[in-house]
Amino acid sequence: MSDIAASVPTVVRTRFAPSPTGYLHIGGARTALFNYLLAHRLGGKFILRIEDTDQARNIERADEKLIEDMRWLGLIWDEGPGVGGPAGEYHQSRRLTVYRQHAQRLLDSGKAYYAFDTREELDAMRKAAESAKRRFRYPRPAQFPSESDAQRARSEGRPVVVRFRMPERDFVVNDLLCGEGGVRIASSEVDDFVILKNDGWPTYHFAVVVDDQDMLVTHVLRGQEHLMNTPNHLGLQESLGFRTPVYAHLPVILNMDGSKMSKREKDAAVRNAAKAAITSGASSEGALRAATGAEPDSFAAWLRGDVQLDSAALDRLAAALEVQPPEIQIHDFRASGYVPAVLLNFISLLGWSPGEDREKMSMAEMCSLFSLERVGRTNARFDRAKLLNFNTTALAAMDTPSKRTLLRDYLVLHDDSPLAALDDAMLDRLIDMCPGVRLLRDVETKCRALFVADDALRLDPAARDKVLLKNERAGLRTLEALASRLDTLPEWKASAIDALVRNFAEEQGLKLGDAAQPVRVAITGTTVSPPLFESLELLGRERSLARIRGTIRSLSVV
RNA sequence: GCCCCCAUCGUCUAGAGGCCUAGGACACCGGCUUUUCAAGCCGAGAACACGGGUUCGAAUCCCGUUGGGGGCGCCA
Repeated sequence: MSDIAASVPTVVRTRFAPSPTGYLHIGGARTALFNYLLAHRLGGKFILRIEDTDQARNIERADEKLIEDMRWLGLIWDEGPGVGGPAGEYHQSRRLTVYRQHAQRLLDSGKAYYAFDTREELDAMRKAAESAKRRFRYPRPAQFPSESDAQRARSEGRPVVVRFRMPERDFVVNDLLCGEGGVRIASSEVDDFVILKNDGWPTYHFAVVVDDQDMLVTHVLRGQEHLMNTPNHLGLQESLGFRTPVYAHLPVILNMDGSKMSKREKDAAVRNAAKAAITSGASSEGALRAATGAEPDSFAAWLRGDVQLDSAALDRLAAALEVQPPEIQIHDFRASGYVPAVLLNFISLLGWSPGEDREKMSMAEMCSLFSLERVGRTNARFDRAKLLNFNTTALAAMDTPSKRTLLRDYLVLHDDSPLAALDDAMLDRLIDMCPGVRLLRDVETKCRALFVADDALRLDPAARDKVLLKNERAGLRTLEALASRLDTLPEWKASAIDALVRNFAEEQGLKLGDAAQPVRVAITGTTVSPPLFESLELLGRERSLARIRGTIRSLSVV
């Protein structure tokens, strides 16, 4: 046992212990946040530990995306990957010897034993239990196999695992959130679970107990899905002579429809869009497959719903289909243009309330206000509309340089945008032209037409019909009349253009919108843009008139 | 199926037996403002799941029912 494990924690120490399966999930972010807040509130330490003990699922450097999202949110850990700490290694995959030593200790003292069952045998036993309407419990042998039995099994090619001899008694989980005075779980509900897999790696239950001891974790805040596992951990702690940390099992975050929020959903949304595009003839399977870069067979399997696409391929496909799949992982929210502090504020309210009708908080405020007593116990639904409102008000209250920093971050993720190459002064100008935006993405979608080449401008057919061609081309005639006046305007400034268009409208007995919209469509191709006169000024007289004349020409040739 | 957790407006929540004619926020609806989209302003509607107790008094405590969620892996 290491030195650190022998000492007794004197300060609060929390940890977030995800398995690295890609970007950080929204539910995981909330768990991490609560652990972070508790540690900071109580002057303790927040630890990040990577639970990468599943070799089948682990890919090289799988924790990178997770860490990227954590950092982006500002959930900075005091100990863990990249910063180190007293425990040395914070990846479970690098702590194998520690787990094996403890397992051996249990084996030697008869508190754990070898088992040699195959998957098929276990499946058969579970099936039998199910048809007999019994809960399956592993049949503990009267006599535990010896070390040489294990050797023989191995040489015969049988699987060899180590099972924990679970103490035969009821367990009470003293949970701060669930139950009153603890959750009692009967002895009949637990059994001898595996602690060391056939591949020699520890299972989650085992590694988590060893690490929480070694890392001096005092408070475990985790998802409610872990509540029923806790007796396993209590049993292990008892048999290993470890401390038991304080537990608090957090309620779950669900979708608005009450279903579980998972990456599957994003996958399904894109699949539906892909199928619709193929059915309607808007695209072909081959073209979509090319967008993903997938092999024909695996793409077909994905279309059938047999497998999921990796997130990068999914994002590319969504972009090609021009759909916005629901954001599930933190990276998705980042790519949509949410503000990290807002995201944290919003998810903090999912299960926690500071009281006094308080909602909008900075990280520092949350840190000083947080307490477990005010964490709720009911599952929460993830209301994207409310998040969007939070983001909108936060952006409205932010100064231009702060927004620019966020817009830069957005553009780094969207480097194909025509805005990506602009300098700070220009970005600031655009930001100021777009008050009231809901997402950083809105700045980009509103302004991008001003930065594409004049001949690359796409005229939206719906906008063209509605604004220019409707009513016997009234809009187009207005545009023609305005074009010649704009041509002779002495000073190409927003205020001057404003006055010109207003005068024109009044003179013609038109509403301002009737004069402005045709110009907007002509210079941006759509009905949505930053304020028109400023847009014209920014574009400049020549390019503005070139676009207007180009639009007129393209519609006159009919 | 068995076990566990949970239950206030559509959603997130405030509510620790009388301050509750149940408060706030978002959404929704109506109106105003407006060169587009947003944003903004004003206003309205909207909840204690149900049934029994306990108590002078219950959203609040107890029991049951119903509903929702989770667990029952060599996944975490």
